Amino acid sequence: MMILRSLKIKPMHGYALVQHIQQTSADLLNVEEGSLYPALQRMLKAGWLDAQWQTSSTNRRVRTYSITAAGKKHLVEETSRFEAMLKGIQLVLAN
Amino acid sequence: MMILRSLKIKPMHGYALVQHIQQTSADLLNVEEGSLYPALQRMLKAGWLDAQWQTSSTNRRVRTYSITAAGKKHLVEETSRFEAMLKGIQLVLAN
DNA sequence: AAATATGCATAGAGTAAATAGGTATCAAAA
DNA sequence: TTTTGATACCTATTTACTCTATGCATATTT
Repeated sequence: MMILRSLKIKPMHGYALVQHIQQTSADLLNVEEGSLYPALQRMLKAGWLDAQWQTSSTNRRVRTYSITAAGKKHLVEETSRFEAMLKGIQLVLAN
Repeated sequence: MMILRSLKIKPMHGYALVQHIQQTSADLLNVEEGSLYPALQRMLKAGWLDAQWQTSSTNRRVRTYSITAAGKKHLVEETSRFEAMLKGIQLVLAN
């Protein structure tokens, strides 16, 4: 969900995603590369992402991921599922 | 976290926990027994819970779980970790 | 020249959830 | 009266994911 949301802002490569999530979360979240890359593979396979090998501004080979239409649809669904679950959790915890 | 929070209200047996979480979450959450009972075993082993076999008002053998002091401590820690993570997620999603 | 940061990725271990069973008692309905 | 539904316990297997550890390569800074 966070990967899709991040890529909706703009396409990014893996390492940039790690930085982006860490920064926007005010250092509260840390995505390990060992979790991220397998997740990106799964999401490519699911059709939620596209990937293009490119050459970065620093002259380095990078793999840039973009969100697809199916990915945007999935993000909406996933977010609403997440919010429902969260509401449930908060009801139980607040009780 | 939800199990500990529920048992902090009052000791309950497994089946009652399922009902309680379903009801307080306004049917948003459903805890499968196949997830609950193994979780209760793990939590007993961790020392967060106590269990006593009892006879219910309906004359049935039930295993009643209570939260321990260590369980209460863990609940506080776990809740604060959860809230930090949630804040991080929301920052990323709101971005 | 060496260390640090950037960038890709996989292998293996560990953990947990979901699925799918299995047992037994009790009350109510068919 | 039998059988269905609710109550109550639990485990085994599969599936899935995360974390740790590791490997490679290039660019930049010290």
